Amino acid sequence: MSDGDRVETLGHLLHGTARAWRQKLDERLKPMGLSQAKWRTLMHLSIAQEPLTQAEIAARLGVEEPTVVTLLHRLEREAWITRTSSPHDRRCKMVLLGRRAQRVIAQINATAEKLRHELFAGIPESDLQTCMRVLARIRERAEKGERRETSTRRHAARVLAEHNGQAKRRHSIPRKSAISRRDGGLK
Amino acid sequence: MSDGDRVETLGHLLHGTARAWRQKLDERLKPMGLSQAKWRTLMHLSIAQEPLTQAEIAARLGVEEPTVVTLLHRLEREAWITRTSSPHDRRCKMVLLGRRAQRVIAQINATAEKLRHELFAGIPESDLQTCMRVLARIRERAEKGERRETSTRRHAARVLAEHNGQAKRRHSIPRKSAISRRDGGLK
DNA sequence: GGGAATTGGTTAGCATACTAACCAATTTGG
DNA sequence: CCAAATTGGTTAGTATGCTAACCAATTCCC
Repeated sequence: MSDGDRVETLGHLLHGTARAWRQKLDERLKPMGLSQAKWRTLMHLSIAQEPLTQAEIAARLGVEEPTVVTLLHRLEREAWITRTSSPHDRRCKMVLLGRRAQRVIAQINATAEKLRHELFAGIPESDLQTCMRVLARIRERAEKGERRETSTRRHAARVLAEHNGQAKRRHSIPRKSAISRRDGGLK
Repeated sequence: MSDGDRVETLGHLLHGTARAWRQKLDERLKPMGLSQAKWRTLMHLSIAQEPLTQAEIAARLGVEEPTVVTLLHRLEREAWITRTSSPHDRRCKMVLLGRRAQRVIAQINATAEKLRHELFAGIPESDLQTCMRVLARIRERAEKGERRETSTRRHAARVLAEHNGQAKRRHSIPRKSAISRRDGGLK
C-alpha cells in the first residue's frame, strides 16, 4: 500500500480545487443570472468577435456538442445569445451575442478576474508558473489517445438502418428548388 | 489589459485538466463497471475499514448529502455496497462494502495509481509538490466563507466547529466520526 | 420534562456533462 | 454525376453535482 492510503492525492486535490473554484465563481455570477459554463461561452463569443458555429464553441469550451446544444438553449431562452442559420451552409447555426450580453460582458469578466486575483494573492508568480506547467503536461497526457474510433460512431448505425426499408429515402429531398425558397425567410 | 484576453488562465487549465483526468480514469474503470465517483466512494469505505454513515461519506468525498443519496442508490443497485440502519441512532444508515467490492478494491486502486504514475512521468517531484501546495492554497481560499447563512443551517455550524480542529463530540455514539478532511495529506 | 434546535436522510427540480443514435446538408471519390 | 462518407446539429437517456424544502430522530437547554 504505497500511497493508496494517502487520501489526498494530487488527483483528488485537483478535483476538489476545480470544484471549489467553480462553486465560488458560480456564487458570484449568480446575481447576474449566470454560471461558469454560461460565462465561459459568452467569453469565447466575445473574444472571437464574430459569430461562431456550435461546433466551434464546443471545441473552444472543450466539451461535446450535445452539451453545447442544451447550454445554448438555456442561453437563448434567457436572451444572452441569438442563433441564426448560416446562408453559406444550411447545416450550420451561427451564434451571436445578444445586446444584453454585450452590455455586461466586461462586468462579468471583471468578476472572474477579481476572483482569480483573490485566489492567487500571496502565491509567488514562479509557483503559479510551475503549477500551470505541471497541469498542462498532465492534461496533455490525459487527453492523448483518448479519441480513438470516433469516426466509427455513425458507421454501424448506418449499416443497421439499411434494414429499415422505409427510412432510407434520402434522395427524395427537393434539392435546388428548395434552396432559394428556404433562405428567403432570414437575412 | 492584464490577463482578461488570455484565454488559457489557470482557472480554465485547472478545469480542463481535472476533466481530462476524470475522463481518462472513467475510461479505464468502465470495463469494471465503475466511474470515478463510485470508485472514490468505495475507496473511502475501504480505507475506513468500518461502516460509515452517509454524512461521513459526503464529508470525505467533499460533496453534498443529496449527491451521496443517489450515488449510494446506484452503488447499492449494482451490489457494490449494502446499507443498514444503525442500532444506536435510528436516523443513521451504515454503509458497508459488499463482497463484490471487497474482491476488486485492490485492482481498482491499482488502476487509479497506475494512471497517476503515467500522468506524472517525467515531472520533477519538487514541481509536483509546488503544484499541490498552490492548489491546496487556492482551494482553501475558494472554500472559505462559501457556506453562509443562506438557509443552509447545518453547514455554517459545521465549518465553524472545524475551525478548532476537534469538532464537538456528542456522547451517545461511541464512534470515531468527524475526521477532518482536507487538513492532512501533503506534508 | 418538554419545546427548540440540530442532525441524518430523503425527495424534487435543476445544471452540466457524457454517449449512442439519428437527420439533414455538404463534400468527396470513383 | 451520384453514392458514400463526413459534418453540423439534435434527441434520448444517463451520471454526477447542486439547492431548497422537508420528515424523523436526537440532542440541547431552560
